[in-house]
Amino acid sequence: MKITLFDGNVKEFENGMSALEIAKALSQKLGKKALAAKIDGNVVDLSTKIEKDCKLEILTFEEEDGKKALWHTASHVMAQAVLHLYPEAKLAIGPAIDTGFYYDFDVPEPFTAEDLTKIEKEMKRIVAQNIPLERFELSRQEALDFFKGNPYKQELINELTEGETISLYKQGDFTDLCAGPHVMSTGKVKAFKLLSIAGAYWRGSEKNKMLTRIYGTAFEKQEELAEYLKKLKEARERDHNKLGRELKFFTTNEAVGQGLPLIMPKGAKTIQILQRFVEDEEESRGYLLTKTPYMAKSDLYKISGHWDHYKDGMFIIGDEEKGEEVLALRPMTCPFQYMIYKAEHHSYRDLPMRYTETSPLFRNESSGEMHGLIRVRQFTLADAHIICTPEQVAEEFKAVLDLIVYIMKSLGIEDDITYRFSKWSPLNKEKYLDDPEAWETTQVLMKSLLDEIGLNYKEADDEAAFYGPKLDLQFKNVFGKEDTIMTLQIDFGLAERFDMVYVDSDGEKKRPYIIHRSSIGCYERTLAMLIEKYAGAMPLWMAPEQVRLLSITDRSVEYLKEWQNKLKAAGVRTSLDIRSEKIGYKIREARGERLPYIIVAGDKEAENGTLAVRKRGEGDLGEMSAEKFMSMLLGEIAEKSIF
RNA sequence: GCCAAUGUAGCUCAGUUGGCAGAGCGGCUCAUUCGUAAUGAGCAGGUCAGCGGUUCGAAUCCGCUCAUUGGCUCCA
Repeated sequence: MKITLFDGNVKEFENGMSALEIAKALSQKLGKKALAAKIDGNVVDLSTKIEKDCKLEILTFEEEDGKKALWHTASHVMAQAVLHLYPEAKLAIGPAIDTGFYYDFDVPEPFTAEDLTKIEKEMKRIVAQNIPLERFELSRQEALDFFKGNPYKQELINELTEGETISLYKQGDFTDLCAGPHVMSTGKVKAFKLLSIAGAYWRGSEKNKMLTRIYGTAFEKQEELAEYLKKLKEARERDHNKLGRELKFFTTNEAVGQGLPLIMPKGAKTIQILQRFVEDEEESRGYLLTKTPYMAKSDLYKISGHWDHYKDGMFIIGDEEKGEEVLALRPMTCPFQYMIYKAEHHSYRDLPMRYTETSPLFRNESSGEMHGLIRVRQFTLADAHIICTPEQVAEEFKAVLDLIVYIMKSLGIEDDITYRFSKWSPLNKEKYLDDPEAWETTQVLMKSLLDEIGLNYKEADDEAAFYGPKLDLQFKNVFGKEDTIMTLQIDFGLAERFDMVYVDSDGEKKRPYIIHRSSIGCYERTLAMLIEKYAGAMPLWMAPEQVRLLSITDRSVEYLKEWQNKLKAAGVRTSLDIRSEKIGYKIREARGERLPYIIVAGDKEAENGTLAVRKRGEGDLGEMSAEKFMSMLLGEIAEKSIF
């Protein structure tokens, strides 16, 4: 038979050879490294016998699917170890994920940290035994009998469509329902680590029972595992929730409440700088600034539909049943800006109207959702709504994306963002406006725009807003969790609900299109992202403190004050520490705060008119004339402020 | 909301079988005027997250609540 290899070469092999045998025939090394194989695009076990001409790719740990085969086997090894130690545990599911694997167990008592150590020990034993994995198939009835007493596996089997093969994998005394593929034997799982225990609902629905999930990861070599764990630890050192507090960007207070961070002077300064930048940029791009109330009567949200779709997420004041006026803090800005649009008549000549607002919003998140500055109950969104004619929507959409890309580049985060095209789901009736035709046309429009721009995006079902599809810009935090940082939405529903119109050139009243968008996202979340991205070392232009001046003797304080005033007059953000002692400690403290510049002066500098300059990332630049330092600094600030 | 873990001074942490709440760093005062973390002396700083219970006696044991953290669900 003829086998086409992944590099395009075609080789002749004996009929009936397994993928592993072919890998070994290709090279000894490949045979050793092989974990799984891909035959005509389908990932299979290495033991798969090949009977006819095909395309064959041998998968190693370097390929995503190779990794997943190893991780999937690791999850089986973990399940086997759990059953050895806790025979009463019921197995649910245990897949490979992006960074490793997990398995969900139904156990009477959730596992503890000590249990993880025990399970790891048992896993090591299973790995050392190098037990081969065997695949076999059963009929539906046989499979149901086999998993008698396990409601989870029974449910999975019952959901398989008639005629679908039901495969199982056996390793020693452990057998699991599994589509595969797997590596050849447990010995391949050489370096692994169980990372955490978590609760997780069966099949991801809060209506179901909560199971106990164990997360883990595995590598081919101990060194790779050690390297991964080290990186994980380093990433967590950048955690905005830790670093942001240490660097005094924000704090929280029990008496204030959950999800209500207190932004401290440094955090507030950075946000102010970003806000001024964004508002100026938007103004130059034709946006009109609005300021609208932080609350409204429930009537407004009833028109918009938020009352039906979002009531649980709102802070509501007043009880309707007691005959009181019912107000709610706003969870979004849209209905307010729509009322501004409606306060005047609009001709097609007026459009597009681009209303923008730096908008505090309030959402009553449930207690388990709050997280640092990323998920909070009050946040400030750089929000805007663009009301335009159908003919203008494509151009406006592109203009918004241009603004967003410009802002991302200014923040230096364009390579850290992924694009998600968030679509509706016809199955989730409660969540979306019921107008399948409008959903289809709007999604087709948005997709065609994205393709025209040539954006590299991922499609996601059931992630849309209730009134239309979204382009979400996603950022991964230090724990690998993805959050939306900015969003761009086309709304087909609300113009009609608010009866928004414009008079077209033919004298007819027509419905405008509405684009919802945020340009820099919400400032709290964006600040969190920037802290993690830069490990607290904010770029010079947005650093809340750009230069710290340190005096060595009381005699040099006046000299430093003089230069501080010159820097201040030039718009540089500085502070002066006049404690003329512990100079080493003060420098270390300033370095710990990741300040861009640290300036030291004593009697010598005061006499010579110089400053000792230390620059972040470059270390000690030595002594230089004060004038030279100042022009260098101003030059650097100017350069980075022009985007 | 659900499953878990955690909570002692501004920070990092100690506190034994329940028996006087501690250290280092930081802060303040005085002395020192010092060159890339650690000068000396002194002082202040705590409702041991909160409330209740058990006990002669609770930071410690039990219960509830609040907050923080990791997940799940939800979401910008």
